[in-house]
Amino acid sequence: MNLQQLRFVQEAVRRNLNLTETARALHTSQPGVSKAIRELEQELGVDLFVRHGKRLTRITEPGQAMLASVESILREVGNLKRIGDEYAGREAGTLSIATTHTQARYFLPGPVTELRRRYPQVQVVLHQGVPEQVAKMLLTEVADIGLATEALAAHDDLVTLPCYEWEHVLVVPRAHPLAAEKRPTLEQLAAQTLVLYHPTVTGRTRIDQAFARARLSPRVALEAIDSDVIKTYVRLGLGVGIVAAQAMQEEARANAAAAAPADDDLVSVPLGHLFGANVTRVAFKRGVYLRHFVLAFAELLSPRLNAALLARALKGDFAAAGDGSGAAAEPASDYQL
Amino acid sequence: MNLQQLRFVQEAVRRNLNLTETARALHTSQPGVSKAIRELEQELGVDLFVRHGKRLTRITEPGQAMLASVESILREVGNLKRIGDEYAGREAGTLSIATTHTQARYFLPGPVTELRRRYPQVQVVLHQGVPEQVAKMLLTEVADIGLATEALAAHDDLVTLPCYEWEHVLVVPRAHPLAAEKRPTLEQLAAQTLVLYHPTVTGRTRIDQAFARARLSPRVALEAIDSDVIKTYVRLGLGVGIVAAQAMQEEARANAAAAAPADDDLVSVPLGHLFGANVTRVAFKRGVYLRHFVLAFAELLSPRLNAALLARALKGDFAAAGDGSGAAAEPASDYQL
DNA sequence: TATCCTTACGGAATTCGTAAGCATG
DNA sequence: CATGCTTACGAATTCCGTAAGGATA
Repeated sequence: MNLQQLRFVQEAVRRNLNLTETARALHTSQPGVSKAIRELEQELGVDLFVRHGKRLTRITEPGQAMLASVESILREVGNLKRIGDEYAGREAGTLSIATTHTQARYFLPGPVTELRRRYPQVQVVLHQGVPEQVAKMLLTEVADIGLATEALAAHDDLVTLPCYEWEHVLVVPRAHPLAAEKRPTLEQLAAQTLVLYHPTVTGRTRIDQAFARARLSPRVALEAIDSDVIKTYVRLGLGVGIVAAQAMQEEARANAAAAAPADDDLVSVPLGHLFGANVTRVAFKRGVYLRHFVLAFAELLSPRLNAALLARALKGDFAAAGDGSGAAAEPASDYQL
Repeated sequence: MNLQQLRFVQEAVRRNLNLTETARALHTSQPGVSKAIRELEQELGVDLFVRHGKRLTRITEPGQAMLASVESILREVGNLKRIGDEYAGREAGTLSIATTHTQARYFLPGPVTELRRRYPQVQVVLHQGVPEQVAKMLLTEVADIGLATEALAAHDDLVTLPCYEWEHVLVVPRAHPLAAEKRPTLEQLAAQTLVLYHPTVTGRTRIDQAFARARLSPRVALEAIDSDVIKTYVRLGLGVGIVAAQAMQEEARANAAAAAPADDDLVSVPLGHLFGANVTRVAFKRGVYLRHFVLAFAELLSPRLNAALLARALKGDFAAAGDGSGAAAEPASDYQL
């Protein structure tokens, strides 16, 4: 048995049992992968995969049982390397962050800048995706740390901690009638044409749920992954937008500073009373060794996060906090234990 | 990096950093071990061991940190093999039991016989030692399952469950004055010359504590590891003995059956009122895959142990039950959760 | 027929043992 | 000077690529 064989098995599972892709992903030859897996199966005395003719169709029961051990082994091998880097005094390193557009665009610039100031040698890589992709990037160890509002808490192999809360806001041109409204109602919104997030991101589910509960079906003109796109189409008059509050901070500052704002400037109206509060969470893969600059970065994300708290969470002190829905979480509950 | 290097590191630590012994233990050449470790250190970028000249003196801080990962990796590699054996349908296998003399001699014959009846292909290996050795055999994966009354609960990496309770009994020849006593006192015992267990085994600590609390210092004629030796010397008139009740079951049966017992036959008198109840525990190494015959054997050990309960305990559902003292445990507390 | 796994084979790299060297206590 | 780690070197093995073969959808 050797580690290479285990890597092949893990990657093959991740690539839906396609050995050709597996070989490509691991920069080696396909026959080599095939042979290695067969030899491993022979040594262990059981087939890991069911073969239909010459094609791998599914994983066997012992294969499934062994996969957990394989994942654990390779995770710890990764940890050995990380610990090596850590103690070798190599301040250099790579901080790989998986996150959604909203976080990358509006929330992370501050923390990332500060991290770069403190650790100039650390290269930061931002991986952007929808929350499910963020989770997957953590689980496959493509990313060291993840940040998203959904999906993270649902995975058992992720450790998540609340980072900050935010609410949705309505985005309209200053001249729009709703701009003056202090507390718009669902009915008022439903009367408009809306420009919303795509259902996979940034609390869109909360919005749908609120309308559904009120038995309203708003017209949706356009769905977008990111807030900038939404704002662009609102400016074009396609409809009124609903975005995360942090996406409007720049406009809020500009409006406050300007003496005579233009009528087509965008303004925002809080909608927390309609859609509730959202909690953005930071996540790590359970059992993965974190270099100190990863922890330092986590601390930069929220005044509520400190080294001791992170250590406890990573040790598993807080029971898996996933409530299934993944969306409605009370941040306080994670700490009080 | 390869698994062989990791095996060398693990074994070197277990052998007090003596690479010559390490090589011998792993059936390979000493220069090979030396080279492999150096290459691993080079690859990881840090030294695992501190060297004084050409001698390894201690483990470095990163070495210590990495050791946890190494242990985890090798444990899971072992699990892969065990899972392979399990699913390969090889009913054959080896059940390695680590235990103390008292368990091996008086308690285990029943369960072992029954296991052999159910799994004729399984070879049973009994490893005997004092409780600390039992714990070590489990931790080094020399044994699959351990059974002892002390020491097991103190180790964090062991999962332990209560198996049965027993009390100490006084052992005297039938003609001895104390043989007729229903509830001997500590004072009566202290007036005798005693033949006891060695301090490392079978609840001897409880006996010492009881005398100490009563400010009595009994004369001890002889200390022995096993009950048979104690009984032998009691027969010779060296003193009165104190052993585990189960060590006297054979004599109890014989005495009940015999019409006219001889005066030098040994009889026992319960001493639970003086030394309390002892709990013999079964233990496994945390995270090690257990073949089904190991679990079946565990179930044979006590009517209180069943598959579901074992599964929960091994999953970590019961918090580490170690109370530090390791001796006084209430079995019920392990279950009610 | 295109995709994809397996087998066959040969050169390159790695592994592992023996022999010799040298530092420590 | 006995123990014990390291270096050196060579043979055996393993690894891993390319090329060819055969099964499936």
